[in-house]
Amino acid sequence: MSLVRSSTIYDVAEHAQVSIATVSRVLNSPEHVNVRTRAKVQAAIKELNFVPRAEASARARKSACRIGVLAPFFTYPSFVQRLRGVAEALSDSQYELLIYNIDTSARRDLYLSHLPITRRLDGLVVMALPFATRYIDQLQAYGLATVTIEVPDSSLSSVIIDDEIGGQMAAGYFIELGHRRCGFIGDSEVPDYAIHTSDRRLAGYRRALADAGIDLPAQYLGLAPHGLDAARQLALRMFAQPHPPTAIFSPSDTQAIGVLRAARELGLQVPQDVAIIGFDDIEVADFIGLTTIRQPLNESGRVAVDLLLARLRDRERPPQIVQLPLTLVRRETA
Amino acid sequence: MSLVRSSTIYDVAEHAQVSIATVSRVLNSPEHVNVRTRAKVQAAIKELNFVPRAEASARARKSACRIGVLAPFFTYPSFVQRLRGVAEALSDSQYELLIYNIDTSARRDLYLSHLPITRRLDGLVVMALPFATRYIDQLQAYGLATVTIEVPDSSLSSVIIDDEIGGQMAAGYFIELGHRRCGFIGDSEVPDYAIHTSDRRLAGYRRALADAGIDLPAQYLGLAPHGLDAARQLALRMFAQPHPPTAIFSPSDTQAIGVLRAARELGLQVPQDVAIIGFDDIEVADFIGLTTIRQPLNESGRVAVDLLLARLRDRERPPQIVQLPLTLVRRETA
DNA sequence: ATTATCTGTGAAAGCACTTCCATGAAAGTA
DNA sequence: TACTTTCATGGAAGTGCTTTCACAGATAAT
Repeated sequence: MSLVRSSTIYDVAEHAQVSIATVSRVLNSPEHVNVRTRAKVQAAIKELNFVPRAEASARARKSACRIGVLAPFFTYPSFVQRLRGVAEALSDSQYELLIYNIDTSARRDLYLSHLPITRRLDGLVVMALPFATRYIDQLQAYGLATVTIEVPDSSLSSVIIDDEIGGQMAAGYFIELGHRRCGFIGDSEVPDYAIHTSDRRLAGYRRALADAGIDLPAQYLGLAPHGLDAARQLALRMFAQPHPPTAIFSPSDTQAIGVLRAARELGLQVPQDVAIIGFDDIEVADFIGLTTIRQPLNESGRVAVDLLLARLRDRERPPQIVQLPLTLVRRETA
Repeated sequence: MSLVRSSTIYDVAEHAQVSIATVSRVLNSPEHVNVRTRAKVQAAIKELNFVPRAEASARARKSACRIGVLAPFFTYPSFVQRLRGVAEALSDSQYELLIYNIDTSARRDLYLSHLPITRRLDGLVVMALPFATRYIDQLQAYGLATVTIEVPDSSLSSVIIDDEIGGQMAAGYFIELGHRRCGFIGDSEVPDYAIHTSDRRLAGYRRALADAGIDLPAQYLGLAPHGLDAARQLALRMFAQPHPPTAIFSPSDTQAIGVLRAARELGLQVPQDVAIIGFDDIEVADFIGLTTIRQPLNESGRVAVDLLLARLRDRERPPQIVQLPLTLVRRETA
């Protein structure tokens, strides 16, 4: 089968006996074209099966019609969920969706330094990646509209949650259930390209416990590299103590599931022997009945896109910080 | 902060006292440029912080430097896993990754009919979406290199698995474990934009059972719309029978998890009272210890990209069908 | 010394649109 | 009738790069 040369605006113009300017107008502002001319042009478009190259349009009107998303998608499952919100919010717009996956800080910096200059994007969503001020300056200097998720900055729009309050909610619920021996299993170190939410969630948790006169002793505090199995190992050791905690909060569902597995392996009844609360409410949490602090992941993506599109429509719009609510989702583990 | 006009190849050329052609050559084929000229140009590039607009390069060399992926990402979790393979395979190439999420057949057809014509892509990966022959013809007519996953077609390269064998493997394992009352809980109807793997997996399952002299009676066969909860409901009813099955195979992990929940709700011991096998081995399966027929999701994405890039390097390359192996992953549910 | 070959470079075409500006025709107003 | 305004349309610039072609100068072969 031979290759077909797709028709251009020139072909349509010739076929309809008008100039390319008129064809362009029929496409972009049909009300400015005489009804009869318009009909003629539309017939030609249909006959030649003409679809304007988005590339060329974008170039001529100096917009790329593209939104990029920068995130460590495959390191933490929650980012895929946010991406879903982004995709939904974008699905009825003209914008295409580009994925820039981050797996090292070098790659993050490469993208951040090149994307604004190469002008391939109209807007950028950066998820949970802390980055140097000079990149923020550069983004602004080159006029690349940017919204961050989880990383507030006064000169950029952001979608955030209050991690400390999340920790407080977990503590509050444990206290309400009558627990006095409350533990925490979280992150010791975070990849250098990601942010440290675990610490903030721990801080809120610890403070709310303290306010209720409950201490969080060192033997109830387990920190390990992020991941299900590391959390499981920590939990196994923590449960082996003479007076193990009766409740454990983890700053991610992944880790909470690790704790849950440890409990099951030791024959502990959940939530009778030990209550477990996670954080995020990723899809799996519902599958396995995990009680968790839900953050609206889907919605964070959607809101980020809304902020971005609003900014794109009005470049003068001031940056805006949107804080999304957390909710305790009670399922079977606490 | 005022907007910065990023420097172009013209600025560099002027700064280095050469023509833009020479700057372009320094960028693309430095060995064809005199050493001293090259040094001069490279100094200018550095000084002006010049980064070529990928857009313009792509246009001039008539390639978009972009790979698109078409899939119902958020309908089935397995597609995100495949996407991961795609992203990994692409991460060291020059290509950018575009996501086209499908949620209706109308959208699928819109993308399929426009993408080849608008020339925004060099290559396309289509995941598990059946589509009309005329779209295949069009893809080829307009020269958009395409690889499909799960949808073999003699004129396109594809990555596939053998669904029937997957069903046979599940049956074989149940037989080996001594089960005689084997059930199946799968899909009654599939979104009109997706393919019907459930039926093929059932066919293989049924045949392997038959070969062992085991019947699959109607009361052991449950079909419902795809989803965890629909599967759970079916399972609840199936377990309520006088002689319920002692083993259930589901053609997706999501459904198997629904079955598992039903079993737990009824106080059935898994795998003692009932054994459960899923299909796919999505991430959750490991979390909850689900025994499943694993298909290499990650790898399917990677192989698809490899096929695509090979095709892009050599347009004459004949289509190729790669079949990926299935493996039984024994965990705790069977 | 003369011709052939090679090397390095610049000029210019091509890409496929949008949009500003100019122009002519038609309609409206004094 | 003469002038102004509105409408419809075409011409042409602008976009930032790659690549082909041609040419000048240097080197090698005869």
